[in-house]
Amino acid sequence: MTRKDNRIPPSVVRRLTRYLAHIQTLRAGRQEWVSSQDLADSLGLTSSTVRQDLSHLDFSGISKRGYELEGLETILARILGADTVWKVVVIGAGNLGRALATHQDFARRGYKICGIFDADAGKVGTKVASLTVRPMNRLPAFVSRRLVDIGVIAVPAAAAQRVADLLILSGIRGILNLTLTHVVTPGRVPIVDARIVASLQELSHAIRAQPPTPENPSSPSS
Amino acid sequence: MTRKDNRIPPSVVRRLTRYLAHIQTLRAGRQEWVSSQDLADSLGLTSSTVRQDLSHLDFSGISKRGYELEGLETILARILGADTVWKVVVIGAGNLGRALATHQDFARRGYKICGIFDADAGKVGTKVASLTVRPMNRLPAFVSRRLVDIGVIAVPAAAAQRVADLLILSGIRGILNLTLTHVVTPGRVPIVDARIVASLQELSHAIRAQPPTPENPSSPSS
DNA sequence: TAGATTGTTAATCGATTAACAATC
DNA sequence: TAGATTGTTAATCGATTAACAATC
Repeated sequence: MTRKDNRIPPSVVRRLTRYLAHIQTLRAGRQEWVSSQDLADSLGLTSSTVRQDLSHLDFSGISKRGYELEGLETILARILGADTVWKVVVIGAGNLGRALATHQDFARRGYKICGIFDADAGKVGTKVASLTVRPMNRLPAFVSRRLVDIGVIAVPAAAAQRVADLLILSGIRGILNLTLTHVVTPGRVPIVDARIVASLQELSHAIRAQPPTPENPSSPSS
Repeated sequence: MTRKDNRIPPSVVRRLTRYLAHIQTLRAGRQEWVSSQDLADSLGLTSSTVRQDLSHLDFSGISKRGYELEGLETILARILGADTVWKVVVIGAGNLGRALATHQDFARRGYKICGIFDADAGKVGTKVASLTVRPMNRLPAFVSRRLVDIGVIAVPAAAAQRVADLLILSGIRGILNLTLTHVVTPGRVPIVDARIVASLQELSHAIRAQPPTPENPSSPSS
């Protein structure tokens, strides 16, 4: 019996993305079934957590065999939106914005970058892969006419909130914020932060918190 | 009285990065003090959480005035390693790797990219900003001789574990993993995942989970 | 069949919030 | 002084883990 309960806790959703990635790797190796224990071992979790997580899905495992990978991938893909193509615009044609617009991984995973915008007149008109950088004042019409789903904010931190407001006004459905600033949105427009600098700071903290060893002095060599 | 307890829970560390970023913004605007309530409002938290978090620091606020920003920034910077320069190598000279190596934000925040490596002979020798792409077989000596602190993995997912193993063998102190694969490290080498595709999937899920409205159909237009 | 593995309930653990005395 | 705001304790909430009957 499976809970069809629609609301999945964020902590679980975050792990579902990891299950999906791992299952795709397993399937690429022609594996057809996996147990909660194997999944847990591969991802550094407990089998209890895995079974608890998967019980949120409308999908059952089978005693003694585990979970059938093809079915599990299908349902995870559906839940995480990996079963359709999402239209994405990138705001900011700096290094990060250009990298995202070019990075193959996104297109391959169903995130189709269909426009890139920048406030800098010097950048407008330049090419990024097959896209031409558009001016900011074209953003609202572009988003609403093409029914763009997701906006990625890759501008300097100081401009992040302004860009978010404009995206929301244009009818965007969700925002990925790559700046390290906190951005406020009305509840109906979800926002996820992917703050790489913050990740580096977490890492720096973890390095410092390591019990220092003779060959591992506790501050960076600079 | 402040707990000088050395171990700060990861959930708190993650918020500390946000406090630091916000405090830097406030200070840039010449503000000198902030209350837990104001901080909470700006970051979408409760004042209780803020006070609880800051109690892990060796730093006290003052009744009726709040927290003195200069002192708070200093101590947060120390805890998050933002008070020194960290030496970073980027593995993978694809779009993402090149963007990171070029992105000004990292250098500005104390993460100095001092080398970029790639397994592809066609990329070796090409320039990325002021750096020359080096071959993988030079990685171990480079890391150990220059006492590089952090390795950033920006290679295809299939190669991620192999690169991590090599970095660890070379004596790296921490790893930032940008692939969506899970990478295993021995406990002494901390690893942080900054999985951008996973963030997009979280976002896609959140968009779908939105209560659908007439003008907001529940699947992406494709 | 016997043994492995699920799904689920109950127990534990950790994180967040509420409340309030202390204090500037 | 009176009022605002801290630091901390206790209460609540949520997430993880343990345990085990059901079952293939």
